[in-house]
Amino acid sequence: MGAGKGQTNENSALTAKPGMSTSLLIQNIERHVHLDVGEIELVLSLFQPKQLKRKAFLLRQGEVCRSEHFIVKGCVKIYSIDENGFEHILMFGAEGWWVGDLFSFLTGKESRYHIEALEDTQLLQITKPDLDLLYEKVPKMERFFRILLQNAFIAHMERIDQSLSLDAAGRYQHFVRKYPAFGQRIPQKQIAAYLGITPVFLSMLRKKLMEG
Amino acid sequence: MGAGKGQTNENSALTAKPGMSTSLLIQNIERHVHLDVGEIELVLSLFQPKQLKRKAFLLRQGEVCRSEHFIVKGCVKIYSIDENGFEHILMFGAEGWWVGDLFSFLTGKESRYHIEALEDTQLLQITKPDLDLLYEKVPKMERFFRILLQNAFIAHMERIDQSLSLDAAGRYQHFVRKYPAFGQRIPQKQIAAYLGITPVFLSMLRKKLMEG
DNA sequence: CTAAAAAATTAAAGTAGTTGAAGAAATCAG
DNA sequence: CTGATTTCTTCAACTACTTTAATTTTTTAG
Repeated sequence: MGAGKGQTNENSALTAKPGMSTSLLIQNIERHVHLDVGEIELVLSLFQPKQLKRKAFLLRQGEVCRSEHFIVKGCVKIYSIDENGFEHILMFGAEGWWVGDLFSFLTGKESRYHIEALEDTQLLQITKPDLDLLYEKVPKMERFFRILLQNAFIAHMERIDQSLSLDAAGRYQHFVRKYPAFGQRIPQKQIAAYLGITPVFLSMLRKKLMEG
Repeated sequence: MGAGKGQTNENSALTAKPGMSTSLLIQNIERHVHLDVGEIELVLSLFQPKQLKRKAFLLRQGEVCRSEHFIVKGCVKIYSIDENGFEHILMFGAEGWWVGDLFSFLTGKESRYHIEALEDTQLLQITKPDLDLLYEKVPKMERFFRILLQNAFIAHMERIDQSLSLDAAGRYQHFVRKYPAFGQRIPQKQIAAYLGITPVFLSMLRKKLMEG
C-alpha cells in the first residue's frame, strides 16, 4: 500500500516465537473485520514470509512492485531520489504497518520509489493475483483494505496540510509527538529527509528547541 | 472523500439537461464497477442534489462532515486556516470529483477543513447511513470506493513526493501541466495557497518563467 | 575491542521565499 | 454600466532554510 497501519499505536516488543508473525497479521485484520477459521487459514496460506537485512531493498525505483507487504518486525523507509541525488522520504513503516507502492502494484508500471530496510526486518507479503483471489473468496477483505486505505488517505491529507501550514520547527515537533518511537529509532538524517529539510538545519532546530 | 476523481481528465462542457447530473454520477461509478438497472435506481435514490452559490460553504471547520459529495458542475476548494489566518488549500475539486472530509465523515468528529465553492456548483450527496446501506445492498460499491480511495491515495503520495522534491517553480509547472483547466479557472491567489507560497512570489515566478 | 564509516554539530556565507506597501488591472454586485 | 472590491504586479528589506566545510560523536562491521 505505501499505506500505514490499521489503527493502534506501536505493537513493539515482539519476541520471535513461531506463529507470532502470522498472528500479528490476523490481529491487524481483525481490528476491522471478523474472520472465521477457514478464512484465517486462507489468508495465512496466501501470505509469504520474507526477511530483509538492514540496508536491503524491498523495492527499487524502476522495478514493478509485485506484492503488498505487512511488517511483522523491523522498520523500512519509502523514498524517492531526485535528479541531484537527494533522498526524500515519503513514509516510514514499522511493526503493524502495510508498505508497498500501490501505484506500481495496481498498474504494473515501474515504481518511482525505493523501499529499504532501516533495521533487519520480517515481512509477510501477498502478490497481486493472490490478493485478487482473496477479494473473490473473502469479500470482507475488500472492506478491510478499503478501511486501511481510508486511514492512510486521511493520514496523508494531514501531512499535506502540515507541509502547507507549519514551518520546519513545527513539523519536527509534530513528528516527534506523533511518532515518539521513531524519534528514538531513526537517525536524524532520515527524519530530516522526511520533514523536507537538511540534517544541518534539523540539528540547529533541535538545539534551539532544547534551549528555548 | 476529499478524494479526487474516478479516472478521466476533465468532464467539462455540461449543459444543464435534467437527468444529466445523475447520469454523470453513474458514468463515474461504472468506470470501475458494472451496475444493473435495480442497482442504478438504488444509487440514484440515495444521492440528494445540492446547489451552492459561489463563496457558499459545503463544510466549515468545526462542523461534522455528514455527507460525501460528487461534483456535477462547478468547482470547490478544501482548505484549512492556520492560527495567523492564512488559507492552505489541500485540494480543488471540479466536475467528476468526490469531495468531503473523510476523517470527519468516518469518525463523526469535527472537521479541520472548510469546503467552499469557487463557482456556482451542483453536487450530489450521500449521507453516512445511506452509504452504509449502499455497501450492504450493493457490495460492488465497496469495491468502487476502494478503487476511488486507491487513486486518491496515490495522487496524495505523489503530491507529498513533490512537496519534498521540487521547489516552488517546479511545483507550479507541474500543477499547470497536470491540471491545465484549473490554471485558467482558478485565481492565482488560490493556486499559491495550494502550492504553499505567497501570491506575490507566484507572480514573480510566472514572470521569470515567461521570460526565461 | 578496534578501526573505519556514518551521523551529528557548529559556524559563516548564500539563496529561495516572505513581508509590507502602493499602484494597476481585472472582476463582481447591483 | 459603474463603483466597489478583489486580485495581480512590482520593489526593497527581511527571514527561514541551504550550502560548504571542518570537527566531534556515534554506530557499525569484523
